[in-house]
Amino acid sequence: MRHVAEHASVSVTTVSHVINETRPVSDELRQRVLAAMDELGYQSNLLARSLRQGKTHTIGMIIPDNANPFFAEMARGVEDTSFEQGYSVILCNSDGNLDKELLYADVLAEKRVDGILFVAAGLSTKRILDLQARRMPLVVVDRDLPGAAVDSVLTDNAQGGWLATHHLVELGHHRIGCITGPSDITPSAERITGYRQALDENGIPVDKALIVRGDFQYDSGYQAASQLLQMDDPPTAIFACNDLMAIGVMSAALKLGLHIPADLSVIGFDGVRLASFANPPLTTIVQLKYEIGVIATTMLLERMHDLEMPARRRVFETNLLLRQSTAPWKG
Amino acid sequence: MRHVAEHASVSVTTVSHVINETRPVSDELRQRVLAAMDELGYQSNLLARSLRQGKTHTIGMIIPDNANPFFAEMARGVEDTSFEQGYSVILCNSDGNLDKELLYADVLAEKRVDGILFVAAGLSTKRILDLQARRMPLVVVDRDLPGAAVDSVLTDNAQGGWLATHHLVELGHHRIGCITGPSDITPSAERITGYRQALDENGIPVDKALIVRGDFQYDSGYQAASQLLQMDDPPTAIFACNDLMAIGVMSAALKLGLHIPADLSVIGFDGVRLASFANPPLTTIVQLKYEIGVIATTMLLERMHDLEMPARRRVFETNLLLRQSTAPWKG
DNA sequence: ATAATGCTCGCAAACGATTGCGCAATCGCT
DNA sequence: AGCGATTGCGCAATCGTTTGCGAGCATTAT
Repeated sequence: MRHVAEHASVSVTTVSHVINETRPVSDELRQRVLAAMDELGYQSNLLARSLRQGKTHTIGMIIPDNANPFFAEMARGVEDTSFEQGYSVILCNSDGNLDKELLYADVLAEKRVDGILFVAAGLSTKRILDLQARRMPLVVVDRDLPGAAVDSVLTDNAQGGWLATHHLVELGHHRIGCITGPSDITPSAERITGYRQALDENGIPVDKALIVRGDFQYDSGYQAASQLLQMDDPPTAIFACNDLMAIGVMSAALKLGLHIPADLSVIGFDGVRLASFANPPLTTIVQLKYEIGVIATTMLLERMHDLEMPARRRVFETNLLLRQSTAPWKG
Repeated sequence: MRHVAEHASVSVTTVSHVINETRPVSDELRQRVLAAMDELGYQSNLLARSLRQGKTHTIGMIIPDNANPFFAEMARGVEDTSFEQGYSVILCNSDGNLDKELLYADVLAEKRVDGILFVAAGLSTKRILDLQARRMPLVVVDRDLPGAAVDSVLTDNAQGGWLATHHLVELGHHRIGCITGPSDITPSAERITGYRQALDENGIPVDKALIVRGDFQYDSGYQAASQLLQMDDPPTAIFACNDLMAIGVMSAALKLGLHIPADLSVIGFDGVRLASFANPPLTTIVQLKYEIGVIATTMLLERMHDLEMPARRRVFETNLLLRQSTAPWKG
């Protein structure tokens, strides 16, 4: 910038003002400056600007795993809306590891990002308060932090669990298996709540033997289904708490010679693309992943403009996406 | 930092030196400084440091779409190794849009990232040279830029195409269909080259009617396969240039009442997880996506240390991953 | 003719770190 | 005791911007 100034025989002040259009500059000088700028191939140094203005136009996104299609799509929503609003996003994969989350959060804070998006983070309420004390704008996605006044966007997992189960009940199923995630993670627990509630409403007793724990991975769905289907009185339908496990269920059923949906109805959760390629295409409960990313980012940007605003909470309803893995029960 | 200095009654110089351990400091002062630091909850300002040192410890990654599982996995490799080496990565989705790529590249340069990773970018050689002229460390992934002396890491697509085709030939297939990507994208073209070569080597004439263009999406695989399978003399095996299209092929075959692999062998390309969940699990040519990300990042870091080094080029061989969608031809 | 107003621009102090240079005290040696 | 080497620290410049303040000049109003 100094070079540009000299080359155009003006002060750096003037150069700055023509760049930012932050105060009127006579046409002549403006021309000289612009000419000098592209003659020298000038590139502004956003570091310096950020240092001065206290704004980096960058946000941090801490996410368990960007290669997981569920988070990948959310991330895409985040990146797209950040881009539109002139922000860059720093990608951080935490693998659900608390230490890594904290480390990332510290680095991001030191890099002076304008805000942080925590996706499905395992962080403690205390740590959140810490960051808030440092006046860092925050939004947490897909995790409910009771007791922390922090912006959050979540999906109504209980409603989703209810929806899935209700659908199966309506089809005439009475023995409905359920494959959960690691129980301490809230989304999974809430989905089970919805499952139980739907059964209750229809006067169907919940049989604990029909609820088995998975870990959200394909294999665990396969294992759990194998176990369920070889019971004396096996379920006629299975609700898997995510699509990947649901696909595992389908494989297990296939292996046992069962036809889907004739012999077994299967429903998943999330609505990842993968599910539509299953055979038969998987009926599932869809979450608006991309939109969640968009909304979360929007909330974060708003929070950055006004730190004092009361915390907001946005919860998304889920929808039933009817495909071909569920059918009426012939019994 | 000034506050810390005052609070410990030392100079900022000393504070800086205890933080960075960049010159000996007496134990007493060190203690005072450390105490002051955590008493005040000091956080260093990496912006200022970067400005001074000309290093941001941040790299930019420009990628077509982080929600595409193929790129997502590469991105994960990039992020992991960056993290290990103490770098952050700024995520940029270009959608293959040249303007977006250029815009991102400019922003990254202005934010003074220490290097840029271009993944499957459509950028011109000229533009690359531009950036190099500004002494920006660069690595391009998955695109061959003839004539530019730039570090690159690619996969041997011709070898992969050959491998796929050769496998089918060995199984006794003579009429082998091929579904390509948009032809202007180099990876696709090279895979066809491998396909032709394998046929040539085995004295099988290439029938142009058996080569149909897709766009790397599921639907185009479905369409193309429908077309191929309804020919008078349909292929007995199909090589799809990526897994998504291969899965489309399988759906089309299913719809026509064909059994895979008994009536039709199908092979894909990429080796995305999705492929293993297909029914039957898809035989495919796997690219080491994660490793590509790792290597590319490593090369970039090395390039950052030595800008003058001659450009390097790393090409990965592909491997045949045998699953259950291909079988010997009974004819 | 003078004062008031408005334009256009530059000076210099920030922002928060790093770092070359120099000063004072101590140490070791003869 | 004298003198060089060593050690431990601070001063102030620097990185590349933004921005409050004021200077100079022309225009207009009184």
